[in-house]
Amino acid sequence: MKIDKDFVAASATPLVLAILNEGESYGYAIIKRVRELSGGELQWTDGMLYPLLHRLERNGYVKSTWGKSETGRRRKYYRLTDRGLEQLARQQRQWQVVDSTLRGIWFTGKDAALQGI
Amino acid sequence: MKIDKDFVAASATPLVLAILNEGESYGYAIIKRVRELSGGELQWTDGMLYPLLHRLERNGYVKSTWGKSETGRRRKYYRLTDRGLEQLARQQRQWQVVDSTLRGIWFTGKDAALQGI
DNA sequence: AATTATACATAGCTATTCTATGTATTGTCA
DNA sequence: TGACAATACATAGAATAGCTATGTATAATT
Repeated sequence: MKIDKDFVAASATPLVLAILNEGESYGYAIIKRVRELSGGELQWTDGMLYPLLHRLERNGYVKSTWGKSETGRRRKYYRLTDRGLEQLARQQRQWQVVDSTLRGIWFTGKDAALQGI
Repeated sequence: MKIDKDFVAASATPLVLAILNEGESYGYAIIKRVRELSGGELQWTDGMLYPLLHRLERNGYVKSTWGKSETGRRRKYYRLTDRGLEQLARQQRQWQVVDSTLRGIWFTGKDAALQGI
């Protein structure tokens, strides 16, 4: 299923912050984790994630350090800051508001659009 | 609570389509309905809704006709098309995917960010 | 008479994303 | 050993599109 640009955009930051809340990680692994979490529905490109990570770091939500993989490949590890954790909580509350609003009307129409969710 | 731009953008179209699935409506009333549905959290401006309605009509999701209020004021009534109903169902499925993905990780971190949702 | 609420419209500024492209190393398979 | 796939990160800037700001008009209310 193709997921609309707007949905991808809205979920990108909360997803990355939540993934880093599990423990530090790095770009390539985050992409695979998103694919996994979404059951293959969300397939991010690296060219979209790296700028997002840079943005998050600029905003102080994450902090990066260079490291190495077991095999010696260079990696940039990201971890959540306190500010990042706060932002995650804020976004969860906001998502909740929007989700409730949508659910409040999706199943009340005289002819509900979607059956059997 | 301030709702992030991205969340507002992602929910705008599905919300309007769902509102029109309840029956035909018009700009001003849609804004009030959104405020109501969200418990006052989502406060759309008219300058943001009208262009959205025009876009939806351009895409064939809604159809408009000029009418009049009881008091004689001119109004543009919008109703959902078949294509619009399909789009609503599509967006509901997509939202479901994204929402499940987020919920799948939000409450699994070694230190869950948000308590007591 | 003045203000607020109702009702719709759009030019074009502004912000922002992500596509496209580039670099480099390691693993694998034929 | 050569080629390809996978791993790993970076960024310029094109493209676009959403929304702010602004304008118009009438009815209701104070």
